[in-house]
Amino acid sequence: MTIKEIAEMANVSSATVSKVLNGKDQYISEATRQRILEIVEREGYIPNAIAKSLKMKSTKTLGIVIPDVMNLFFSELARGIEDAAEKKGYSVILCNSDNKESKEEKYIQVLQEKMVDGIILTASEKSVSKSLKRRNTPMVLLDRDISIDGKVGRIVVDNEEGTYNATSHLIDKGCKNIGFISSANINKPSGQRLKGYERAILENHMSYDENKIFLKNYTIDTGYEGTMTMLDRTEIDGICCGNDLIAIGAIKALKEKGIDVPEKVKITGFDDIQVSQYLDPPLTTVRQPIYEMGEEAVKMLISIIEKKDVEIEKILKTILVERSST
Amino acid sequence: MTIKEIAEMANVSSATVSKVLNGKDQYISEATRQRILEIVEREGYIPNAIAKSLKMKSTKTLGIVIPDVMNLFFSELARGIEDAAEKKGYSVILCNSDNKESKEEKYIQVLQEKMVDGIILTASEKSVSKSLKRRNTPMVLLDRDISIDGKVGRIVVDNEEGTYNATSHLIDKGCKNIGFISSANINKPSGQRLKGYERAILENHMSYDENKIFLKNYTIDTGYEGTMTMLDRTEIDGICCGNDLIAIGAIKALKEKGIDVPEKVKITGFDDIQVSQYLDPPLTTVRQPIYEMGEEAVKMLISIIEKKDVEIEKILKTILVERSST
DNA sequence: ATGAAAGCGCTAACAA
DNA sequence: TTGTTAGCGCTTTCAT
Repeated sequence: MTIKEIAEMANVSSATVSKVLNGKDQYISEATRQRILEIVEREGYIPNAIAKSLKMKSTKTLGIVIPDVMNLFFSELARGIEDAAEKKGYSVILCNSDNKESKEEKYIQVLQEKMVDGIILTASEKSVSKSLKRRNTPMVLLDRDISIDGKVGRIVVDNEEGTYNATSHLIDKGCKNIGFISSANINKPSGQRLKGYERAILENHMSYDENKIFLKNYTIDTGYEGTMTMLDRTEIDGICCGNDLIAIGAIKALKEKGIDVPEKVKITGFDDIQVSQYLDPPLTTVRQPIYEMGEEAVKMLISIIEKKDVEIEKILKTILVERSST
Repeated sequence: MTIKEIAEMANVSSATVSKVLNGKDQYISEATRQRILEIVEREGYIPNAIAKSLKMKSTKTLGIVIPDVMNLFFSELARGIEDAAEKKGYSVILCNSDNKESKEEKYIQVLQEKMVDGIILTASEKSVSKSLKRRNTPMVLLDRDISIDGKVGRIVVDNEEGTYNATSHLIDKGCKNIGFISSANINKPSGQRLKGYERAILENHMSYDENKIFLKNYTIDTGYEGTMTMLDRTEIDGICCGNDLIAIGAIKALKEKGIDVPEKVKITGFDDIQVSQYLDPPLTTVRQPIYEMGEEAVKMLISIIEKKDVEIEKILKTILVERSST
């Protein structure tokens, strides 16, 4: 069923049908308008968006390239993106890259071939700039602290503010000796998390003590090891953890030592992974506004697509989720 | 950059370029072939898949309509689908319906407009048959026990076998008095889970005792309440739970009563939700082959698209994940 | 071994 | 108020 067949049934030209279908019907008589609409309804006509896209040079679809939808962070992101896109009349093509450059590049190329109007992605600088060279597809980069020359949007989260708030919260709750356990990664987010802790300590005139800092991996083991080490070396009544897994390890160590959480030592995490609310005790943690990141990415991307003037970088605030571990 | 421009640069016709780009170059001289390929490479030419789709009447893209990617079950499904689709050269458009018929219908319509080659979906019978009336898009239905007239594929999981295996496992582990706590839903999966338990009990010549069966909701509360009730009424040394949440409630009740799991009472769940491995004790549970469901759905869908003769229903086996609660 | 031309289904400028 | 027509970028048949 095509527009042409509808036109024949209604004894009009396909141009006329196209006009009423697209609301450009100021000059169409009400009679023909009704007649066409009825036939369209009766025949269950479905417009061919591919033909329309070819003509209009716009597919009303966006691509998203993320490492893995099975990762809770990215599934929430995907949902935020899809919801926002749908509201604006866009569909989204999903691509899982597993953080592999080869897959990123391949997917971006496919998306470009499919003429998506824009791409939201978490990818390496190399993949992005490479594909930008081929075709200047509007893009918004998520959760990656790299800057691409040219007009690629960026959405990032204020990691420093996150640990700053968590540490401040521990101080508010009466902690005097606060440790920090996190990853030794040298990348931006990890550095910012340490910085946020430092800033809170310093601003509150507390001692910044090397013995209270343990940096290794974003794992349960690191949390356990770090806590045990600190307990050996110094007095602590609060630990700001670089992520929730570390917090889980810390709680485990504390339990083994018979130290009550939060009575004796208070704990904060970072990320708010799904299990955090089921822990014993439920974990106070810093949550990234993931869903909102998705929404903002879509807003920014569509603005770029529509060539509106937009701020090309957006920094989102974290949210402190208070539960029973503090 | 279009095929026509490439053609001009190479001093050939666009037909020739098209041929070498699509490997239909048996009759193209090696010289021109090379020349064209070089120019394509040098100019970073990206084929326009939209134009190709219009001509070929195939978009090489699939649609998926699921309630919510943020739900772990569906994110794994989505991943399975996307991986399998990618391997076969298809992209996938993601749609979240929140189980609302209105959204399902709207999304299916959009997918049909975008001329997807097929749709994998978890949706109501009404939405499906309605959209099938408009256009006969190949579809595969997931995790829904409804049958549509016509050629809609179905992938389902053998729920009965799941609880049968779980209960048998409890028996193997020496349980003599096994309870069953589940949902009172009258839908297929719930009924099948009860049936699997019954069958295992009966086949092993154990008494089928109403006091050992508690049916209410798929919630932690039901698990707790059911366990407490059973404990009051009868002796039990094993509980087969209809899902993991119920198992969590059961373990909670047992702990409160000072009854050791798995020493005194062994527990099995169903679903293997993410927290299950972190529980104390880690939960033995029945896992649905979710990722595989996605893969199978894609295989079946593509077979339908290619008009191959295929079995239109596939029943997948569950997997018993043994951990420390049994 | 290569090219001309038609046509996929739609929109829009222009004509009537 | 409606229709004619060209063209979006591609593939493919048929001719050369």
